[in-house]
Amino acid sequence: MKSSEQQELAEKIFTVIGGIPFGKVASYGQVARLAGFPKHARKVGQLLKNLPHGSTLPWYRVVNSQRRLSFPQDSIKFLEQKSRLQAEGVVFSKNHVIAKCCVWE
DNA sequence: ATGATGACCGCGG
DNA sequence: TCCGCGGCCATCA
Repeated sequence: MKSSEQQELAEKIFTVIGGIPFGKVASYGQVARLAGFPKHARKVGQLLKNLPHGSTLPWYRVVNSQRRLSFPQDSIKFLEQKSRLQAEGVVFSKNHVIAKCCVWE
């Protein structure tokens, strides 16, 4: 894959993430698909990992395909993402699974 | 060049 | 629900 395509891929992925509605979540794979790069779910995670700390991008609205957060339960990142989502009204069950109705369709 | 590593995914068992 | 496995692909040692 050419670096020019990489650049485009990144831009589209950021655009899609920025388009996730308040109170909704989308999976890494879903974001990749909507961006037009269905096989690049892992790239979505990589981009979010390298996101500058002060970014306004709603990174926390991206979860895995199981509707769970991709962080160990005890970690700071896990707690931050969960609280940010809860602040938007996203519902979690006891086992940390997000309610189906909160998924962006 | 080669092998290991991920904020992943889907399909079983 | 909870694993394990194979597929996927950029990044890095």
